Amino acid sequence: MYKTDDFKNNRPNVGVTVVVFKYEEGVIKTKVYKRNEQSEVFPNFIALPNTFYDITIHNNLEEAAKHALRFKTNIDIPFFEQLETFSGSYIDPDRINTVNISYIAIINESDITEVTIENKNFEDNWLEVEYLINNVDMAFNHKEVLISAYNRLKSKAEYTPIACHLLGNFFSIKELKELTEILINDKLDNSRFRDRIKKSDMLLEVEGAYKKGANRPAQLYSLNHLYSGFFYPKSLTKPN
Amino acid sequence: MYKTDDFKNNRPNVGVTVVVFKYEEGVIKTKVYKRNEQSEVFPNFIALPNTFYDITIHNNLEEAAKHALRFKTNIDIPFFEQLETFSGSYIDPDRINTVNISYIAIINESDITEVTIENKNFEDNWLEVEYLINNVDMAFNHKEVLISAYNRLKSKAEYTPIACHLLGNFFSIKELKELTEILINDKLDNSRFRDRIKKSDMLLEVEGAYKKGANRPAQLYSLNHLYSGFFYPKSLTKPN
DNA sequence: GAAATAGTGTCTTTTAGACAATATCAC
DNA sequence: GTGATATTGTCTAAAAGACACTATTTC
Repeated sequence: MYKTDDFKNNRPNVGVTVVVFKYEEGVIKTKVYKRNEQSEVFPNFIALPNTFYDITIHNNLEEAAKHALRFKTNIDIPFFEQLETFSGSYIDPDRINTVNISYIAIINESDITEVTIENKNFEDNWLEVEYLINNVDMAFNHKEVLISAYNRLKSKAEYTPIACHLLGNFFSIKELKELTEILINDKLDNSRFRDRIKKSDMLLEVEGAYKKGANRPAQLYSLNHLYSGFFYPKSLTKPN
Repeated sequence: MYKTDDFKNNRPNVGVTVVVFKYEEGVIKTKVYKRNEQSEVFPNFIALPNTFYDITIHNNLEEAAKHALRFKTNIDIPFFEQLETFSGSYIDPDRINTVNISYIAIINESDITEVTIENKNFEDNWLEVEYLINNVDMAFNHKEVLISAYNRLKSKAEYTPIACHLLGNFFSIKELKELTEILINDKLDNSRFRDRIKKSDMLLEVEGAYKKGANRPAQLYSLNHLYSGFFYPKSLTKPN
């Protein structure tokens, strides 16, 4: 029966990386930090929240991923799922063959209460995703992970209610339509969009709640958490 | 700069598991083997093709996954993609916290030429997936991996041409329809099914090739490998 | 009332769905 | 011709798409 120190020269490093999205000021942002000047690899580089998977600390990868987020406990993360697993020597070229398991998470603004539980001097920041992808060098394979996560977000916006998670608990159909248009990079027809939403059970009308402005107030809705189907229900088989 | 033997007590075992599907005699089968009687864990259990990820042997996980298949080199695997990564002590309860990266592959019958390059005495077999899921205890978390892979196969059959890979290089629309019906567990309308296929560029007519029988011969088609879209092209945005 | 945005209605085109009709082979 | 299965056509209902129209608020 082998133990932890058998095969010690054969095991890769295992790490987790998390891409957390939020929606603010009309753009999609993600949380990054600047690596310490004294880091032995990628000093001063921008990096996604990450951690070494340490079996003396973590019971499983999800736990490690949430640990990497360093959010206060009990914070609500309305969307959290595994993304992709990367591997090879290219991830950490100066050290060791690495396996990187990535996660995608969504959080809405009001819920964010961060606590840095270690390494207090690093700078946490929420930066625009498009800006990071186009203009910033990132540590390890984090650019690759970010692109993969952003693509998944955009593609899920086509056929699931994922965008709702970026909008918080209550939102108008107009807000959902605008955000969806950003994600799918296309214009949507008002009437059609509303029809589809009404015919699915995706959203629940919040009785008496309105978003007010210098115009007719907009009915607010919340995501029906019982709704597990697609936003666009048609595929090969019949709807529902 | 740390080396392989630093953190030796902190790293999990990393392994890969592959679910390979083929279609034969009207049912979906997957390749399994029976573990050796002398194995220190799960002796005599049925297992999916798997291997320990050893950084002194493998450059990356895909390489390890293909190694686990033990197929002769240069064999054509028309579909191969990463599935899901599992982790925790439950995978290998008597040993060490384990990270398991799973893959899903499809192969068509004529291409299968196996060579057992090690452990010559184990029994390789192709068994029916439904039978394995419902009636067989499997080693490690392999039942969970198999179910996940089978669900992905069935769900991809709804909106991608994945089923074509199970049918070989040439097949009739009838054959594709029948297999798809098995995978989605629903009947399809003949006329509609043909319309959709014709309107997408999913299949290419193979000039002059027919499947003959005691009836009107069926035109044979092959998968258009340039076609990367969905089988059912509609979603939120316009077709194409 | 004017401005602004929310929400609905109407008409045309496209796709879905059910099922009937025709085509082409072996025998 | 008969049997069998491949392939196409027809008709109705539903959904998509484009865009005009009405509604409700603030000022």
